[in-house]
Amino acid sequence: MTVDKTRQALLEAAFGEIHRQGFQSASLSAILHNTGVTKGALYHYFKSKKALGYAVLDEWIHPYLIATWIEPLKRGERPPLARLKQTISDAGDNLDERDIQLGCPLNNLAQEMSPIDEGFRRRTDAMYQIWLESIADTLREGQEDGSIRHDINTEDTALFIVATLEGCMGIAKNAQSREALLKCGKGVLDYLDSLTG
Amino acid sequence: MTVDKTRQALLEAAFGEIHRQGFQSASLSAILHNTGVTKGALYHYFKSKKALGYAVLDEWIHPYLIATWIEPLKRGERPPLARLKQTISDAGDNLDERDIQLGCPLNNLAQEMSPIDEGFRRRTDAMYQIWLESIADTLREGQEDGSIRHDINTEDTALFIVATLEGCMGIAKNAQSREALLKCGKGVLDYLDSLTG
DNA sequence: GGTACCATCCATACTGGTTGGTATGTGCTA
DNA sequence: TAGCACATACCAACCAGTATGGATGGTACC
Repeated sequence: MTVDKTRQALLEAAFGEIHRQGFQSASLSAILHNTGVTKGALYHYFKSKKALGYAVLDEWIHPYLIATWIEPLKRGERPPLARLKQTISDAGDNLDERDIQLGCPLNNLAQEMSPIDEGFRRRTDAMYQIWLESIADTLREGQEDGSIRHDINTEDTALFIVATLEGCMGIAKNAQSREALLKCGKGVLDYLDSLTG
Repeated sequence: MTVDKTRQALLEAAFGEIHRQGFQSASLSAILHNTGVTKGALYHYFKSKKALGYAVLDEWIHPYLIATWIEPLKRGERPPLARLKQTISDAGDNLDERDIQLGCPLNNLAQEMSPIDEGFRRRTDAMYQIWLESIADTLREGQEDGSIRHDINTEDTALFIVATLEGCMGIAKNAQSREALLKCGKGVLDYLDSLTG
């Protein structure tokens, strides 16, 4: 089979279960129950629960990161800061209530697993690096065309921006409130405006 | 006994175990092993694992929040923004490598449990409210004495500040790097400077 | 062209270990 | 002698993981 439907179904269900419960508390039985797949099939495609978790990061969350945060930031006709702000707004708009309640899947896994398992940490760290570079590149582009201040360090600023974005997601998740997300996101956008020069 | 040594030992060990593994994956057996206390004693003081988790929040993390973030911000001789910046710096300095690796205990529990259990969410949310009010009060004090811009909403700004602080902790935790914490913290301090007016 | 063979894709049943929780007993103290 | 502060032993449920077997579809060979 070219599409591996069973494997994809497992990945999707595993993503959902991990998103809800976290990796450690994610139950394989629940994943099997939700997919109708049996344990034999699961262990045919993944050699362990950890391997399934890695695959969720590599094959589900990573593409999502690329699609919603990296691709929209690539050089285009619009000015870099506008692209960055637009990307943030769009990402917020595309979250449904469930996403707000459950938080950022990447951040969830990073926070839960990075102190415990190096395989998870390597993967989440690599994804954050990609994200950071993408934002730093955008900021540098703005410096080159004169639309962004030159007295900021693009990499450090990118780090701060990602931290604030994840922080906003966390605040909104705890408050279980889109309003909190919007208020906090407004803070990020205002901060970005302060980078013009 | 006036101090309830056993109970305190359980709280401390439970805090450590939860800090390392998260609440759901925290093992009562591990807590018992680390304290030398038996299961009978544990269930004499706490009616369930969840009750133990609540007690850790109420009696261990809450006092820590008050001591490191609320008390130092109270009105004093120094200007409000300086107090805020100093409190942040001090909090960062007082973290050891282990704290950086394991992250903010309040944020960890909030992120893990708020979508799953309303008792946890109520507690973490209440603590964030206290934290937010404390920072908002400080900002308002700065507005009153003219040292902070009047065109900012103190509550929204406080929300943004807390989000960035937790975001920085998260970034540092995932990177397992104090350097990342410092870089990110520098971003927060620079942002605070932009509030002067 | 038939067939023997073999890898892929699963299904079922089971295991040892761990989990949170409980029932019951015991010593000590007020 | 009543009750607080434990200790021990036990429980059912659940966990990730495994062993084994069967169906199916393609391929090599006579």
